[in-house]
Amino acid sequence: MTEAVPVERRRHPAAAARPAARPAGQPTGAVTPQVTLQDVADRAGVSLTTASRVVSEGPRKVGQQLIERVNLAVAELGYTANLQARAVATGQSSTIGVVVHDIADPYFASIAAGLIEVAYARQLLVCLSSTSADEFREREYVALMRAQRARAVILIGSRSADVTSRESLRSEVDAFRRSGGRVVTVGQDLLGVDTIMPQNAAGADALGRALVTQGHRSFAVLAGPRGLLTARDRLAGFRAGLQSWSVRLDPAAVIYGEFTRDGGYEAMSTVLASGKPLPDCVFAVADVMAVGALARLRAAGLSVPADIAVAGFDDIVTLRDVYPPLTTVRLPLAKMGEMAASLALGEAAAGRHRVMPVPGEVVLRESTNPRPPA
Amino acid sequence: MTEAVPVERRRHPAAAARPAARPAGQPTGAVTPQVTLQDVADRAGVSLTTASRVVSEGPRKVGQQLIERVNLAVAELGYTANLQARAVATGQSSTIGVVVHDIADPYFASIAAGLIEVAYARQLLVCLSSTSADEFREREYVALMRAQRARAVILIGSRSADVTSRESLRSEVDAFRRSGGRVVTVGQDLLGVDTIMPQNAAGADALGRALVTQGHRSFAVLAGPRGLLTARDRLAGFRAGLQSWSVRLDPAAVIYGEFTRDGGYEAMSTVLASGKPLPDCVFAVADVMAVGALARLRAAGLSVPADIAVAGFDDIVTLRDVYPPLTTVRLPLAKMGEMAASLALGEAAAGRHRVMPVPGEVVLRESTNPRPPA
DNA sequence: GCACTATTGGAAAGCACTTTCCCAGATTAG
DNA sequence: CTAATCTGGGAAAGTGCTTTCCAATAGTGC
Repeated sequence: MTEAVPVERRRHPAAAARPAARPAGQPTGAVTPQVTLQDVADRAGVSLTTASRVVSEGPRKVGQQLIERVNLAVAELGYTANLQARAVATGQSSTIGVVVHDIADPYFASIAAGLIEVAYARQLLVCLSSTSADEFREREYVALMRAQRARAVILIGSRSADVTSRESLRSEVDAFRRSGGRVVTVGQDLLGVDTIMPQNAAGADALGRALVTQGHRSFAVLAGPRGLLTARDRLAGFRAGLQSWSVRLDPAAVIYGEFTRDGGYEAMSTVLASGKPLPDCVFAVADVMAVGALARLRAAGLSVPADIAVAGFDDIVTLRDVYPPLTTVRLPLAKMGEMAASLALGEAAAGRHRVMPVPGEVVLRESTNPRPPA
Repeated sequence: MTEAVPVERRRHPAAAARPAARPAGQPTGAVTPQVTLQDVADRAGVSLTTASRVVSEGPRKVGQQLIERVNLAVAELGYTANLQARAVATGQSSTIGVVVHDIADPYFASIAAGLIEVAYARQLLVCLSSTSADEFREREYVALMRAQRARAVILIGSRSADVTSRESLRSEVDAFRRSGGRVVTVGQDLLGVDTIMPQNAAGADALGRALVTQGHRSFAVLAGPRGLLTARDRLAGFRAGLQSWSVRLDPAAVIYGEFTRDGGYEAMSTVLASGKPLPDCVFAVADVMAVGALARLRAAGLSVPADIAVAGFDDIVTLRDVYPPLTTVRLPLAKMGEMAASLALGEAAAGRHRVMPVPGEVVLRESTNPRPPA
């Protein structure tokens, strides 16, 4: 039997990796090598174990005197625990992933803001990605969060009607969940996970009824992309709302386009160019599109609401001051973000996944003033 | 001498930690324990070393046959490398931290969007925090990023004039840099790090000159909070711009307030209530404030630009369609985000830190139509 | 056929932590 | 005064990965 002879070894390469990343000419002084818990323990004259117990504030008690010595060493050395190493050791990370379509869009930014607030209160790290509504890119990000062993992933935004990409995303979502992570969606309940579901159809339905009540009889809809389910639901709900007052929506008056300001502008152009008589009212399925439509109407020299009424959806805060003020359906965006975070971080549901409907509230403003009877 | 007798031990607690986090009634099937690289190696019938070489795609060659066996095992087990463990082993993490004042504010959201795009292209994880412009909270977050061993931190938004909180933030920033991380600010060059510096003063100066050229002679400024340096710079630049045409800005016509829509509304109210004759033109130091001012003027029954002109700053995209269209100073926000990311991820500067000025461009629109000579 | 180099696989040490298990000393009970 | 219980400190094993070093095989020139 041979005794293992301990060999004096060179230091492991990783030890030098970070310092090497920063060249010499550092303004605020040279790069000091990372200070580790071992350094703290050495300085305080205690064991690694004791040092760990002090800094990680576990249940195990440590003598008052040693606590002070360790804390002093921590302060003197400027030690900060390496969270990654801690995560590896404990198997518990404290990051959550958030996926939005476009963070520059106020709709998503507002939801994200609500979410970040909750995460901050719980001392969690939020990793954000902006995917341009590309479900393959969303899938990629969920995979990345699985690799990070994130606690939860929150997918914000409409699913698309494309089943292939959705199934691909879904399989990755399932893998993430099987590995112990939580997943929440904000939008449609199509991935089999806890969902915050804005009542798009019901909201648009109520809006449609309200507009008919105001005296509007002929409508056009700026409908967003064909494949986007949120847009689809809002269109369907609106059509149903009109129908309940026996007002029919002419299929030719439904114009598809981008879910953006420019998309609204273009779609409005199409309506104007159709040669048909102008409708009483135009419903844009998102406020940002409605704003584009307003711009187009203004360019055409038409007055809102005198010549034509315009309504939107979402009640985006930064858009509350466009003129004329937009009739719309208000969604509590920041609140939705908070709800999503709570779902993701609270107790997992026992049986099937939960779906929390979020009602929208019709807000009538000047852009659709009541129409005097003809 | 005693021989170490290997004892058959219970499994380490961390191994069971994640699965325990998820209770039984999981819809899509039970939680499988995390599959590790060792599992892959076992399944493929190779050593851990070889498995690692295959999945981490290092320089070391592995035989074609073994590569295939490992890849097969990876696929069969649904293995994903634990990035945290990898980060610990290599001493290289791939996260960058981004700090903004308020992600729901389109100014910050646009910068963040540019930044996220660059990070995505480089396969980096963006961790975002929204701090309500609280420098102590910013400090907290930088500390957190140091604990995460993030590669870089990007601080977006105006510094405040409060030296205490700034020094506190600065000391944490220095600690982060000493530990090998990069720091970039977007705003003022006050932390001694690489900075993207929007030319607030110069932009406001140019705007002031342009407005005088248009025939405006008396002004009020809705100036934002006293302590916010961005607001301060814009005010000072504007004053200088007027001065260059020998137009004096009455100190009483400078109204401080929140850097928000409501702040603009309130400040405009103050101007109206002052009892003094209405100025020719009001300069709000941010577009969001200008929008609030427009709302207040409309409520007062005043017409813009006929009764009074209004100008803003930033040229926020979502606000380009307010009516009347706002005269403003355009900042390339998304571009600034990209620049910040490039600075943070590119080569560190050799000597002193770099400052990249970003000029603003005056955009004259209807809200300040030229004033006919009296 | 043999020394001499490329290859390529694997054992083991390393990263920065946490946690278990053990043991010495102090405290309490009988 | 001894046995039983508590306390708190530390050695060592554990987390999941990378990388070094060594050894075994295969390939080349003479």
